[in-house]
Amino acid sequence: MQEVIQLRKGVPASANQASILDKLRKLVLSGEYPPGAPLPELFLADQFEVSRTPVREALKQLENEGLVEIRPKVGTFVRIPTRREIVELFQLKESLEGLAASLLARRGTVPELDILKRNIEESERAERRADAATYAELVHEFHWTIVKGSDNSKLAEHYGRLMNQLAYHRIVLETVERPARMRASIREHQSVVDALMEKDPVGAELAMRGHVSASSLAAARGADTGNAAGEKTQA
Amino acid sequence: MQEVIQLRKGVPASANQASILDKLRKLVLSGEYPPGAPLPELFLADQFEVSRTPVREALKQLENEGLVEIRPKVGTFVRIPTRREIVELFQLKESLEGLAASLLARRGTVPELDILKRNIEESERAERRADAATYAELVHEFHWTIVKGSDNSKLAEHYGRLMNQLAYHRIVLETVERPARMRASIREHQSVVDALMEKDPVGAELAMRGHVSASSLAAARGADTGNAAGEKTQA
DNA sequence: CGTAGGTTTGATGCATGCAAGAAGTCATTC
DNA sequence: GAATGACTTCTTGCATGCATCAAACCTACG
Repeated sequence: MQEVIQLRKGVPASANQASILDKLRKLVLSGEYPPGAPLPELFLADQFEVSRTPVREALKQLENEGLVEIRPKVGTFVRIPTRREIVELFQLKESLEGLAASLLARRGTVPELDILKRNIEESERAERRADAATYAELVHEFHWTIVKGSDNSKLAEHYGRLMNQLAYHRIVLETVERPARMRASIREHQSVVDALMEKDPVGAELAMRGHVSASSLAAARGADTGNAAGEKTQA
Repeated sequence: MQEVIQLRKGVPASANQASILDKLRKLVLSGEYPPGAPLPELFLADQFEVSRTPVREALKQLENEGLVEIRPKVGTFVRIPTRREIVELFQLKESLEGLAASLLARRGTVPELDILKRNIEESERAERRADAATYAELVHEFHWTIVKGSDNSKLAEHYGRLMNQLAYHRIVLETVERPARMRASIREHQSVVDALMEKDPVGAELAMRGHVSASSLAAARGADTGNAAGEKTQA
């Protein structure tokens, strides 16, 4: 992963600008460039073997996504998220996922149901063998399946933006999710699926919101003990 | 309105790039450039008396906001929204405003309550003298007061993006809001405020969602009879 | 008359040069 | 020694030129 492909000079190393944006986003989200780190255009341009222009456009986009901060005439820096923002984002997450579950329930019998059921089964297996990595991946898929299944592209769009901003804290969150929350979390997933099977929009929304809320609280507790990701990386 | 200010050559007509973005956004939202209209960089650069670069960056941002569509190597066009998107956006609106009302109620006694009460009084006066323009403005303020009052900047951010996309349809929506909805809408606003006064998050959320939902349905009915804004402006 | 192919046009994508501004540095002065 | 001031440096902001590509057009041929 992250393999740098070297092409002969003269040929643009990246297929297009979208590619640069993706790479940059990954580098930020993965923590390669930690919060507070400077992102000089010229440096990045050299890295990607392009000129400043496409890098500049990518940075603008990342600023728009809330991942970096552009201080005019000074420079671009990886954004340092505050605790407050995390809380705000979780509140939004709860609302959006609740809506997604509700919409999915209203759609009635859908193929997503089988996917979700299988997801729970796999999650249980991952939990039994204490496979935290797989488990985290499954949780991720579970939530995205519901959001995508809501059949509301605008919702998915906003949700994606939100999750990108929360991704900063993945390290904190996933570790927190592990110990005691796993079993409870699976039960909550199950109750969401139950409501979906009954085609009960209100029940599905409530179950989903309860689940997200519980996860958020656990994450918040974790963020209080373990320091939030990259607090104060710059002077 | 829309007066083009001519400045002497050499002095940038716009203070900075943010200014260009705002102007462009206004031009698109106001319908100056209708859905489907092309937005060539060079043309706009001449309009604003700047080079293509800042225009280009503004267009990128507008694409990100969902207002324009950039077709690579072809051109930029004002986005043509679909009916489906409108429905999706209203679903999101309901959810976000419900969350906002809930959060505001949780804050307890807040100065926003007085603002909302005054807003309802003014709305009633506007309704009595059939002042649709003022009424529409008041409705707008009412909803934004609640969103801002929720004290969740991320929520406000997402809500703003959403409302920008819905603003295309302001013509349709506001005209629809007028006839029979006005009185009902005011009653619904009142019930939201009632729940807020009782510091009842659940009640406030339900009242808000009911209100948004009712408005949306009315708007959807209107959009079915009156054609959606700017359907098929291009070939 | 319709279609296929080449050409022209017009727009964007990117590279690069230059100017302007912000922050830190260093020397000077009180 | 501390504060003030100019200066140096690093960065972005914008303008512009060239290459590239998509689409329309026009021509030639079946």
